[in-house]
Amino acid sequence: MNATKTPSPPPERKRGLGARLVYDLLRDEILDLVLPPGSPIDEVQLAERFEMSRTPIREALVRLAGEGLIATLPNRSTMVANLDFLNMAPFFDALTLMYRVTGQLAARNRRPEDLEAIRARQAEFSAAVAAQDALAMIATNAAFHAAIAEAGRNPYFNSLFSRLLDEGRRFLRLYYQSFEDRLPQRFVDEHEAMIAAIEAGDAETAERLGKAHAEQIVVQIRKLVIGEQRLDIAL
Amino acid sequence: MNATKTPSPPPERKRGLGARLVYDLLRDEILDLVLPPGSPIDEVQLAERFEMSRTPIREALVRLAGEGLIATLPNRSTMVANLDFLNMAPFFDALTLMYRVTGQLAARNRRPEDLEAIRARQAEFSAAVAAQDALAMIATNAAFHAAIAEAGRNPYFNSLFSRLLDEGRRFLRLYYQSFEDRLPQRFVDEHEAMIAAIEAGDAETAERLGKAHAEQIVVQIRKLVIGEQRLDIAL
DNA sequence: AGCCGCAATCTTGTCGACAAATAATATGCA
DNA sequence: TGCATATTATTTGTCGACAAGATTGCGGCT
Repeated sequence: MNATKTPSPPPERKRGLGARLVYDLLRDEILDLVLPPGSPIDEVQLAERFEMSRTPIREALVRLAGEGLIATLPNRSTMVANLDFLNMAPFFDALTLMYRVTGQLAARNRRPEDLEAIRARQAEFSAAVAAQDALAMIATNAAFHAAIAEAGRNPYFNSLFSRLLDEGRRFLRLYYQSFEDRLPQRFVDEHEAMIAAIEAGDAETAERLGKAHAEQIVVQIRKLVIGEQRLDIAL
Repeated sequence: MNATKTPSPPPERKRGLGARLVYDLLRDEILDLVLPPGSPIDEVQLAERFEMSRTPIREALVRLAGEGLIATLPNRSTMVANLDFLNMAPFFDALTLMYRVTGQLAARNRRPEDLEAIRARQAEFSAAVAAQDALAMIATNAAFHAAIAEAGRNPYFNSLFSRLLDEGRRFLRLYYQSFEDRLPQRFVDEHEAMIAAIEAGDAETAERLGKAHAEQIVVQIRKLVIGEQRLDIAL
């Protein structure tokens, strides 16, 4: 007989990749709001879903908590971190500054292979815009700016910028409706201008374009959520 | 009989604090170079030392790895991250910018309780200088600037700045000899000037002082290790 | 003697189970 | 009926053990 379910032949998972697997997947689901802010995270449920023990799941959760993507109350439940709309001004301050800095550094330190990578991301972004795929637009836009940051070669700025871009993905996923029709092409054009400045090594222009690009996003979102005071550093 | 070691009555550790305990301690030991860069980290050894299972130790290590304080090769050994002297220019760029930004934001957003905290840290720093305690000087100096960042109330900048100050603690721990005699009092004075500007709400001065303070540190360390290009954002 | 391959050992990643802490439910009393 | 308390249940933190990879040491071969 043995009409019960088969003993599930070991899925032949490679050793040492379990945590990374669930980390990557959970991260994407959080950033794309498949898991909306406040969603409860159940370890055993994830363990069943990924067909592994709780240990690698917990490792992934610890890493996600370290990046501020999930919040964990000690001895109590853990859930997806919620983005608080009251503190959006600090977010925009940091995002704008990172746009400026990474643009400037990229113009100074870029190498041929960096430009290749940046152009590849821009192509993906452009394709997503053409396809009206909002989710892909958001993800590829973040990847584009991350590529610029990479060209700047400052790991400290890069890690902060990555975190900000992650948060931005969640924000945009909430509000992308307002971008649907008119903004995308403008973004594509601004991206092209940034690439040109970076390729020319024009640090000042790259910084200015980065700032303007950030302002575009900020004013767009601020129409929906109110932030008050803005950082104005050495304007 | 029973001349062997007693069965070690359970050390009555509280639940859920195991990981935090070893995390805090390991972190301090890494930042104070008690564990120098490159030191191998042995899980079982730590498990014996803290008298707990490997599970909470691994959780602490994952968190430390997330902050870049330890490097872990998959399926191979894990060791204390080494600070590379080739990439010190990016570090100084980021540090200088964060000094400026946090100073400016603190001048804008400070509250009475923030000034209390800042002054308390400054007092500790001053005491460490008077006592010629290099290790305490380094730690309290970092705490002073972290307090300023707190007053700025931008969690994104704060997390990056904390990471930079951590790295700085390790650098300074390596080179503090050059600071022994002449620099400390200057730092104390500059700190006082920064406090005054922050209390007065003078954002521009606070930023300028922060930049100057950072430059002091940079030129001092650059006498020892060579970095070349510097970020010059909207001077 | 030097190099290659095999065996033994060590370290890490994963697992299942247990225990503590909290949340949920039921029970007793006013 | 409503509230306080006790009991159950769920969930997290911890543990000891096992197995896969990797490292080291040994032995054999050219």
